[in-house]
Amino acid sequence: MENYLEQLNDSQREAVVNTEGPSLIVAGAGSGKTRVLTYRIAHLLANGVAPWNIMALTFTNKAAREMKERIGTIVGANVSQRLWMGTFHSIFARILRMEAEHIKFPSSFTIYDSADSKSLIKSILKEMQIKNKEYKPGLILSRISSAKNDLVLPGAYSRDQQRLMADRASKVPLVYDIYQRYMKACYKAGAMDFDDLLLNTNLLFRDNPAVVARYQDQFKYILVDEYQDTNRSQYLIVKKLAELHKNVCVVGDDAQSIYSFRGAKIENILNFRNDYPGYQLFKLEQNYRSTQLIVNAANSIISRNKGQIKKVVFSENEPGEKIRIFSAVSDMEEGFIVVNDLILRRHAARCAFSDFAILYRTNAQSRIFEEALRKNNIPYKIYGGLSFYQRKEIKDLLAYMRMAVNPRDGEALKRVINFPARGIGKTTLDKLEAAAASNDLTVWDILTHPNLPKAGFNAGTVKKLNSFVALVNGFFRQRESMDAYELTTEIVAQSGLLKEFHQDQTIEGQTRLENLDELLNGVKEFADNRREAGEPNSLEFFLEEVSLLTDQDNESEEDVAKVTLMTIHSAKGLEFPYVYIVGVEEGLFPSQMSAMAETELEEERRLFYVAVTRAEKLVTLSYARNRFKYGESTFASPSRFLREMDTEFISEDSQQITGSFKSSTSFERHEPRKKYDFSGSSASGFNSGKRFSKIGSEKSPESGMENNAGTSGLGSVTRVQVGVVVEHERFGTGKVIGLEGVAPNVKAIVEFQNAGKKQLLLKFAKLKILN
DNA sequence: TCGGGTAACATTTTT
DNA sequence: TGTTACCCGA
Repeated sequence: MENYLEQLNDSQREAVVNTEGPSLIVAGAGSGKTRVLTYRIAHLLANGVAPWNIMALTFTNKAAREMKERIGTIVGANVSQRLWMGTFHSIFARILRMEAEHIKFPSSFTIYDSADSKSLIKSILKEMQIKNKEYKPGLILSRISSAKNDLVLPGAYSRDQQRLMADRASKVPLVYDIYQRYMKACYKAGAMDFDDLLLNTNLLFRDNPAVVARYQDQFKYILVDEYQDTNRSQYLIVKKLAELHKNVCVVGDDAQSIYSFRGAKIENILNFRNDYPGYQLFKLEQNYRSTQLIVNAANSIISRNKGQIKKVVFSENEPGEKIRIFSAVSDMEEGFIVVNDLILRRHAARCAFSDFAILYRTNAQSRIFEEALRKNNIPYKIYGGLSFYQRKEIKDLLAYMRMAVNPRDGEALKRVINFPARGIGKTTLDKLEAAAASNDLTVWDILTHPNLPKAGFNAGTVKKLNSFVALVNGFFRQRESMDAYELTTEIVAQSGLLKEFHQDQTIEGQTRLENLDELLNGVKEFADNRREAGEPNSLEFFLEEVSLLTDQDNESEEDVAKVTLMTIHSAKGLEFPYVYIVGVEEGLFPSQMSAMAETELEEERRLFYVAVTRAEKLVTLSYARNRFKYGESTFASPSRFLREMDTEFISEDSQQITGSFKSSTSFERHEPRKKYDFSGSSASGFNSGKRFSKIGSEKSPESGMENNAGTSGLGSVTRVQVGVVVEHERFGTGKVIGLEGVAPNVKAIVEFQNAGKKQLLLKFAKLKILN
């Protein structure tokens, strides 16, 4: 075993070797937190603790996987594999499946993702005949989620004056009722949503002392990463499990708590000392990631927040370059300025595209930078947006797979009962749902009920329904005898999904087919790996794994040499030599929604802190004075965060700009343009400021031509571009000679050879690319 | 039952 | 502007 203790500084080592009793490790940004956590676990294992006596909870699968790998290299993979290490959700889903009988769920319960949850809420609204548009499924789900995370069950909710009042204030007084029905529907469907995994764990532990005693005994050491982002439900689980041995070690940074809108309670880390008196405190204050300047600037930013755990983060790296602030006239110009600077910097520093990240507050901002990068032929990757698992074809197949494991899964049923089309229309489904609701059953119960023919369906419909039932039952019967891949292959063929997408010769159809293939490959890989490892590899185990995965977990190999575009939220935990933080404007960052409340403003400030501390070498901030928002150009002023930063950290060129809005109150909108012109600046790497404003102010004549099929919902996989040869089922082969229209309705102008050079405006969906 | 047109809408989102 | 949800006509 390598001598890991030598790779640590004094405070890190202290945090690694003092394993007994409650510990709080406050880990500043870039202070080697993951290293400490992994070595602490390795240290426990080295000292004879069995891997199954250690529970290590993370927030992402990726974090868990990486940590497990690193531990594996120290103590051996056979040992690290037996650790209870994973996300809260996956670990407790596993426990819930083992203990399912105690909470009266099938152990093969389905996990609903938020789309399923919203869809279920929609049907409940329909059933309750609520037509009021104040009742938005997303809003209601977030209320329910917040209640669950606070362990407030429907009964308690209906007596909780605060919640009721808040609901009344938002004109959704019936949430308590919807919540009740939602819970019941999930229960009947044998399904849990993400919050249920934690809630039901709490209930399991609350109601089954013998069960909880077993786990308390088993988990002699509990470690929690990102503790500042735990919610109440998670906090209580940890507290309960640690009750016996009290060897709980939490790691976190209050300055990086950025998920309170999802129920995270920063108090959990702030109050740790009260929960576990006699705890040991370890502070990791040396930042190994960033330059001194970045660390100092970040400190000055966060120092404005109140009620923090005291710590002094410092860096002994090179002093580093000052932070630059770019000002642009428009959002489009911002894109060009940033991308041009990126190009210059890459050449000057002789580094890779992957050394750069462009971080923004909202996903909507990505577009501008995508376009600028594309125009310059710079490879980039975007995180967020439509994930693989949210694509229609993937959800369809997954729905069939879910039906094969748990046919009571109502949301899966709704998706597939008439896809591919088998003549079971809306009317029929409505009737089924009504029958289910009035008999307190699931739709599947109705379908399989012997009295189905009497329920008011004509013979033809009954026949169709029966053949659907037979189809699903066929899958269901094979769920245990076949492995996941065999059954999925069966499903794809028998359900007609393959045929459906195969027939679709359009570009979109082909993309879908490719995606299906990709999922199938994933299933195959899963089944093979599991078989080799001697672990169960039937479909339900695949679903268990996949339902808690996000696309962040499937980074592809091709993504290594690309500029990264992502929201600041998803950048947490990552690092890049050069970071651009864009759209640093009032109303955008800090967000409009949080500008009011001080606590929310503090969270935005923490977000800014997180953004700045992602950088190793250089931080560049930018803002635009005019930005397209919801279709119209709006004025924006530089963010207060720019003003809050001490000028000593800001590069001289930028200071003129910040200086002018510091002193002047009329910095709002009517300033002459040349003030923001970067001509003449040198340290920032600019020598052609004029060019930038020109590009930005020009209405790019070919901008309409840049549209591609990707913008219409399939991701940017396939592109219809000028010059591409296409085929239309009626008009034959032709060539794209132009593009017309704006985003949702971009059409290709196609010239058809065999139709006398006839030119037609056609939707992408009607075209097939030939090559 | 489908697809086209249009009205309504719009943070962040580890699971 | 971009997306989605839903309504209506074929």
